[in-house]
Amino acid sequence: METRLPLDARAIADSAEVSTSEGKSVPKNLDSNLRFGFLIHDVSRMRRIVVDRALKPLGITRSQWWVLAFLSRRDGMTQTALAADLDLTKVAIGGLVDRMEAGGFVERRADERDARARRIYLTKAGQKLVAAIREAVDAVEADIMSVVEDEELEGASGVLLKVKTRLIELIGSDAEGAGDIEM
Amino acid sequence: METRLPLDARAIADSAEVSTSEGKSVPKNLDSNLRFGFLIHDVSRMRRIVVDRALKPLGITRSQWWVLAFLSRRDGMTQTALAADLDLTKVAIGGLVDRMEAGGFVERRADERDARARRIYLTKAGQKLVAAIREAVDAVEADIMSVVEDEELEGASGVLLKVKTRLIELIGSDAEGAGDIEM
DNA sequence: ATCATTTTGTAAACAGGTTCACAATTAGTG
DNA sequence: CACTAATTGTGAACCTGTTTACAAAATGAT
Repeated sequence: METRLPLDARAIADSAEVSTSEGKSVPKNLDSNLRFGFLIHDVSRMRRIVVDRALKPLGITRSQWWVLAFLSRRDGMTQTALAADLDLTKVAIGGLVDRMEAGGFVERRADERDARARRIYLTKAGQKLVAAIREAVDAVEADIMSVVEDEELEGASGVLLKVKTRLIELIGSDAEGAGDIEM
Repeated sequence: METRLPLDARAIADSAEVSTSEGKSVPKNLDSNLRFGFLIHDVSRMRRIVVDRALKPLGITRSQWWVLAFLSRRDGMTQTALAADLDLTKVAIGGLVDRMEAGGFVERRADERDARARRIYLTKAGQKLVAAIREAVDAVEADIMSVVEDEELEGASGVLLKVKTRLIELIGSDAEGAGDIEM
């Protein structure tokens, strides 16, 4: 029956030992670093799975939902603007919009002033979807987080923010432009 | 010049307000829930970017590195076993192994006893790669985590583990089998 | 032994990403 | 004005993953 049902967490947790199993002289907290890395990875992936499942009955994918969410705040964005906000390439947005247009959620209209640009608008169907999706996603979100107290949440968020800041430094470092990042 | 350079964090952080901007009666900590969700999402994605970049000069991708890592612990796994451990479908592993075989990192050999199975073995080249990759990845890992104290790391890990546990419940719940998950 | 079931891997068609290369259209500079 | 720059979107080729459907081989129960 192919019961894949993602996660046998054990398999992944085990693999944390992989990198340290031969007594190389690595920082002594590498182990927990890796555990933390796996946790991040797992939680992120599982969140995606759960949200995807909540979205499926609504006939839309997570990526498409993001586009809808941004358009619902600011209808008529250009594809380039969407790409920047969603942190995807223009090509990715192009394909995404292709499929969403085929699905009838959005439509492309030529910009009047700029003949290069094509602005993306929610259709009636798209507008109607947004509210429903938003509710479903919020509910899932709240459920997931119901197991942690607000205090611990703050603490963990602080740690994640530190890590994120370091990651931004790392990513921004050897990349010529470097003016792009802003918290 | 297309300075995409992933992350304008602001854009994503902003979008946290999207879901709550119309005064629906949602739990009052939904906001921080969403912030946390975004943080997880961002950190996970950025970690991927950074690790990918460390791996690129070594001529291998992150997914392929995972396969190598598992094989280095247990050479000659079947594709099905790899799929289970890596939490991917057999099909995904099939394609992955195709490309890695083409790249000369691994080779398929028929199982002697089971004519269906094809076991995957590291080639010499693959074996040689593993050590180098491991070092590179460990270094990046250590760098990323260098900004947090061990104590906070423990705290954050605890929170993530709670969340992960809840996610496993959610995923396992409406999925007939349900016997699959184990921490 | 046979026959149904499970297991192993593949193929095809799709969604979602990437990079690189490109045409068209602005926009800026002389 | 003319020419170069930058910007907007696409196309092609690729990697990674999914689901669905399937052939082949192994297992198990009768």
